[in-house]
Amino acid sequence: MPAIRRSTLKDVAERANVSVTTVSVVLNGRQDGIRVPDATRERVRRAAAELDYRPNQTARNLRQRSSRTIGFVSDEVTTTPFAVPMLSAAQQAAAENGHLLFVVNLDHVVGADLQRDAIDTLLQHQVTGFVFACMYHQEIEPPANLPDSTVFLNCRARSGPFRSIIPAEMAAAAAAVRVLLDAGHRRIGYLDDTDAIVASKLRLKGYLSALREYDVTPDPLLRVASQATVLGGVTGGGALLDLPADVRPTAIFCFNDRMAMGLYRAARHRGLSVPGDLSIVGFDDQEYIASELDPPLTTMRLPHAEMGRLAIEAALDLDTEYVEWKRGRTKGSTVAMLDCPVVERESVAQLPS
Amino acid sequence: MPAIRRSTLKDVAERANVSVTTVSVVLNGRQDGIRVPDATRERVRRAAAELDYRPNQTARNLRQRSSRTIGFVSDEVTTTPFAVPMLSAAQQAAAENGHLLFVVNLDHVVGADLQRDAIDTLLQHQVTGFVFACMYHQEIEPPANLPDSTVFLNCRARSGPFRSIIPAEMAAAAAAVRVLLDAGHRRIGYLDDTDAIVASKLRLKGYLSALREYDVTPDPLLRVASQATVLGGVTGGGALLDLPADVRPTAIFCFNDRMAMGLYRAARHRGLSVPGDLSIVGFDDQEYIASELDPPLTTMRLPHAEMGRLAIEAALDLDTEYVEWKRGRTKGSTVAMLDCPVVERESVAQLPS
DNA sequence: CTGAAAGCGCTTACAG
DNA sequence: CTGAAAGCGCTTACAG
Repeated sequence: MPAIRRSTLKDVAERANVSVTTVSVVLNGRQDGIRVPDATRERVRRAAAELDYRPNQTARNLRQRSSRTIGFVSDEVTTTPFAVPMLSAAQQAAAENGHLLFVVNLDHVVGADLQRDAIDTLLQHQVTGFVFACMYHQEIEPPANLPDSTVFLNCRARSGPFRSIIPAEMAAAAAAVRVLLDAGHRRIGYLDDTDAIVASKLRLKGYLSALREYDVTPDPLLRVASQATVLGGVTGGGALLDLPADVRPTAIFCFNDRMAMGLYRAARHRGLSVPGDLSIVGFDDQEYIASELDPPLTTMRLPHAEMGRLAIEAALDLDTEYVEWKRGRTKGSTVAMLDCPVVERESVAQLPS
Repeated sequence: MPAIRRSTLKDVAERANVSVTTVSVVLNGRQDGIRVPDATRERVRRAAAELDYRPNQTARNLRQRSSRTIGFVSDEVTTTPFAVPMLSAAQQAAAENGHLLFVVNLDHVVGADLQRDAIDTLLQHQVTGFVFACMYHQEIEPPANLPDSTVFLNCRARSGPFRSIIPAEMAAAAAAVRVLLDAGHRRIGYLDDTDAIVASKLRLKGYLSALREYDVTPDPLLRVASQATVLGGVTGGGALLDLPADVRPTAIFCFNDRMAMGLYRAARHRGLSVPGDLSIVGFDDQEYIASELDPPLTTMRLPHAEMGRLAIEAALDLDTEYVEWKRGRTKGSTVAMLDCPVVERESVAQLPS
């Protein structure tokens, strides 16, 4: 930008006939002692307004050695719509606390050294903190030059003393299955994801624990894994529905909403109605899917916005005691697990007893 | 961050036994005259490496009066998944050109003065340029303090000499309808959006122009508008399908993929198969929807990533002559319209002649 | 109550 | 070939 010369503190000082010290003190509203009389204050204010003065943050940052800036580094953004609420809440929280967000996607950055460079750039820009966000819940190898104060968002670092914020997957899955149990279902299937990712392991655990809680013996027949896509839902769901009538599940918990979408399709092909013949609970509350299915899908909402906000607050060392921070697996690390609320819609029916 | 004292140029200079001038020249690789002999260069490099020296960008920015930073201001992000490719491509383009992106969402910011403040903050941080992004194609009243060099992304400013980058909606709609015409269809319906937004007006125009191009007289009966949602697609699509057999469309172009999703459902309820009994073309190529429908939906892809990249290149005043910039409606303004490619899938069938 | 001065960490004429 | 010095625009002890 051709940078039309903007007025500086000095300009204001000259116009108001005071020193730059005074201008700085007045404009920053410092109150150490009563100091500056109202008349002077007023004069300075007027001069600043007349000159349309705006402080130069760069100069201020250099002097104060802090930049009111946070690096939001994210990975695998491109493939998921979950990025939006996470980033948007993070940005809002930053703004509320007078900070700006540098957003860097590592999607196209291949190789550990390039990753380092990207983080280095942020470091050189004197960011006051880092949030490292993943777009789906996973464990990652933290880039070596990330400071210890970095907050991991929707992921955990395999090593280091970092703070992490993740969804309470296991509890959420248990809650999802409990919705089905409470509706009287006992033959409850689990449409699992074949990928051995954190979420699938944890959700399976939650499924099993809820069953045990209700004294239902998990039936391995009722557990089918396939790809976590609509097509995977069609095939995996189909397998579950093609079980002999006496063992076939009356309800199915799906690893995610996309698989649930496929399961709807599989049910329809077999003339089964949802929720009349089959109750379904999904996971993700995915925009444009869960609520738009016919009937609308009961599912678990991932707390992306809440996690995004908390990450910033943590990075800014604000008070985050409103959530519980547990000790993590690696030395010095700590973890906050956020609840996933049930979103009740119309895909679950009471089982006639 | 407790900012462990990082080493500075001066530290490196002392260790290498040269002046800071020399260190600066060597580390920045300036080549004005051969200057500095290799031995000195080497000494400086080593000292820098040993001290793990990183230049302080803030100091550099202050001195050079430029920040290698761009403000990416966006509105209405929260409700759309289209934000992701736009932002991610913009960030990548910025990185390739040595710039960082400040991302600010205006979603939660109400009132023109708060918007001004948000932009002011960016201005104070000495951003070298602005991109103002909207998440769906619209015309907006530009915030008053945005510099003239601002690039509008996926929207146009109602006034001012700005550059805008938008999708070529009309051409895209015409291309969509041509897919149907080329498959032999003549009774082609348009499932329109009731909202009077830019996209719906332009897509309607494109629909009409393609029909005329093939000497098909547009039939007002075949044009139904409803909400641009799945439900809107069910009802609006249903109305179209309930037309008497001799006038009922054999193909329908939908304002967006969500409506197309509803139309699939309406067709199914009436025992109509897609594309056997009804060909459908959507718009948006919306992730997790278009490709997951049964059968997968033929649709138009919005060039979000391409637009995001171009916006940054324009904001950086790089060469963007690879696209055509037309004169805009307001004085000094200019517009680039990017093509939307057809994504051919399986929802269109040849009409038996 | 107010100002002169130092200094944040760089870059860049300029002089030698 | 190399360095001393000025200066980017602020803030902040410190002195008066």
